[in-house]
Amino acid sequence: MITKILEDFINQKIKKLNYTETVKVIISNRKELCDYQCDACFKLAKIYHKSPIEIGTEIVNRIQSSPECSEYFKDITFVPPGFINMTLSDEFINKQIEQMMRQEKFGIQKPEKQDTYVLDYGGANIAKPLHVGHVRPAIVGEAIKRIIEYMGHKTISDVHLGDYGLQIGQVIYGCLNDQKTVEDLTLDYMEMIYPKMSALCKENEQIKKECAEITKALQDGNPEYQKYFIKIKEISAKDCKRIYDYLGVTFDLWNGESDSYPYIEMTTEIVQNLLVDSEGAKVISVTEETDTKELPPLIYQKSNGAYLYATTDLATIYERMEKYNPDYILYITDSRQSLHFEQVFRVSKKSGLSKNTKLEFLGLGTINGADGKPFKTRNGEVPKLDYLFEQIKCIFLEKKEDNKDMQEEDIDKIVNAILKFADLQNNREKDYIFDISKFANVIGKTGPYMLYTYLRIEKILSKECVTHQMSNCIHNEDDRKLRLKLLELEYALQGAFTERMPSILTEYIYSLALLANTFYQNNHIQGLTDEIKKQDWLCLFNLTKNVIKDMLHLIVIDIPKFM
RNA sequence: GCGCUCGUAGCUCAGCUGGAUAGAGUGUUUGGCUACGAACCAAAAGGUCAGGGGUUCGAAUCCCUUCGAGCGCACCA
Repeated sequence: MITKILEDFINQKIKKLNYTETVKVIISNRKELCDYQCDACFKLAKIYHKSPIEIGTEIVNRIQSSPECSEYFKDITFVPPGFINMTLSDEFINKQIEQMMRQEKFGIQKPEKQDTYVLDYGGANIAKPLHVGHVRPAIVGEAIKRIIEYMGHKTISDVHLGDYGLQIGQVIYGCLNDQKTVEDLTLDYMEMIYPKMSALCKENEQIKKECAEITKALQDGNPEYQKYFIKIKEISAKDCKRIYDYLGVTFDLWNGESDSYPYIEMTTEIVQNLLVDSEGAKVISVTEETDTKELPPLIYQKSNGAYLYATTDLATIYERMEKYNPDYILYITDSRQSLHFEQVFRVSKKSGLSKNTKLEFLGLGTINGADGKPFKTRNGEVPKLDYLFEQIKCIFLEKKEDNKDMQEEDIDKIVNAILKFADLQNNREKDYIFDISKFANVIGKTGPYMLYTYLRIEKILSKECVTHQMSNCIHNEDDRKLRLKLLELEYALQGAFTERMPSILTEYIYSLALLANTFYQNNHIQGLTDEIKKQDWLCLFNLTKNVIKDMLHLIVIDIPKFM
C-alpha cells in the first residue's frame, strides 16, 4: 500500500531525528496541492513542546537531504501551519504501477494469518416471499463475503432461514383451518396465508395462543406438523433460491433456525447456571458492571416451553463453534435487531459459548418509502422482489430503442448492476429512501455508467495489440491522475474490508471510472503515431479494465457482452 | 418513560478513528459528436453541514444541550 510505503520511509527518517512516535500518511484531500499528505507535525509539536513549523521543517529537510528522496518524490514541502505535502516522482508511480500489473490480485498484501469467517446474511423467513427489504442483506452480505475472500481469508456463508418460529405455527394453523393437505400447499397459498394469519394473531389472543401451541408441538416433533413444516420449507426455500440465483448471491449453507434445534440441549447445559425463572419463562440477565442503563434480559425459553429466536441463535453459535471454530461470526441484518444481538452476544460471552470467536453485528439501515417511513413487512403491500426486477427492466428497456434487441442474459446483468450499484453506494448503516424511478436511473453515478466505461475501454483494447511493456514516462495530467487513482486500490479495499463497508469500494470504483472516462474523452489512442505513448496507454487501460472487472465482481456485478 | 440511530446543495446521497477552500449524482443554465461507443466529456450556478454551547492551534466529524425524524424496549423474528 502506497501510504504504508511512504509511512515507512518517513518514519525511518523521523526516528533518526530522535522522535520515537510514528506518523501516518494519507491520500491528499487537496489533489491540486499534492498527492499524499502528512499532518503529524501538530501532534509531534505538542508532545515535544516545539512549534509545528520547526518540526515540519526539520523533517522535510531531513528527507530532502537523503539520497533516496528523489526516488520517492518529485516534491516534498512543508506548508504552514503544519502540513507535509508530497508529490510522487514519476519513477515511483511507474514502479508501483508495474507491480500492480505483474502481481496477482494487483499486488495487494496477503494477511499474516488466514482467518475463518462465518457470515449470516440471508435472514429470509420461510412462508414469506422475498421483498425489497431482503435485497439489502443479500447484496451487502454477498459483497462483504467476496471482499473478505479477496483479502485472503476463508468464508462460510449461511442463509439462515427463519424457519422455526411462531410464523410457522401461524401458517400451519392457517392450513389446518382451511383444510389444506400437505399436497395442496403452493407458493401462492403460502404468500396469501402468512400475512392473513399474522394480522389475525394481532387482533385475536386465542388464535395467537393456538399458533404458539402448534409451534411448540412442532418443535417437540409432532409428526403431522413436521410434514407441513418440511413441505412449507421446501417450497419456500426453492423460491428463495431462485431469487438469490438471479442476484448472484450464493450460500455455502442453507441452514435455518430448525437446524440448530439438535444443539439446544448442549447449549442449555452451557448457559444452565445463568438461567433464571421470570414469570414462568426462563431468562438470562445480560447487564454488565459498566452499564449505565439496564438492558432487558434475554428470554431463553417461553413459559409454554417453546424456544425463541434468541435460543436458536445461541444454539447456532454452539453449532458453528463445533463445526467450523471460526475466528469471526458476522451477522448482516436490519439494524432494528441490534438489541437482540447485543443480548445474544453478551450471553454468548458470559457463558463462554463463543470462546475467543469475535461476534460482529453489522446493522443495515431500513429501506424507506418515498414518505420516509419504512415499508411495512406484514400487510402485503411491500413490493416483492420479482416486481422490483420487472420494473427496473421495463424502465431500462424504454430508455433506448436498441435496448429491446439485447440478449436476455445481458439485460439481467444490467438490471443487477443498476440495483446493486444503487444500493451499495449508500452507507450500509443508514436508512435510505427507495424510489423506483431513481433506482432505475442509468445516467450518472450508476451501475450502467460503470459497465459502459468498462465496455468502451475493452473495445479499444480488442482492436489493438498490447505488448505489456511500459516506458518510464507519464505523458500528461489525465494520465498521471489515472495512475495515481489505480494506486489507491489497496487502500480502498483495505477500508472496505476492515470497516465491512462495501460502499467504500463502490465509491472507489466510481472515482476510477470517472477518471478513465475523462482520459478516454481527452486522449485518443487509436490514431497515435507515437508507439511508446500508445503502448503505455494501452497498458494503462488494460490495467484499469482489469481492476474495474475484479472490483465489480466483488460488489456482485457481472459485465454484459454488449450494451 | 428508557434506550439506539439520524438531521450535509431544490432532490438523492458521500465525507464522520478531528486537518487546508465541505464533495458526487440528479435537476437548472451553457458548450462539445465527418477521431477509439454522447448511457460520455467540459463549465456555471446552488451550503448558517438542524439551532446553541463546549473541547482544540484546527470541528460536518468529539462532548453537552435544544428542536425535528425514525426505530427498539420480556415470552415475534
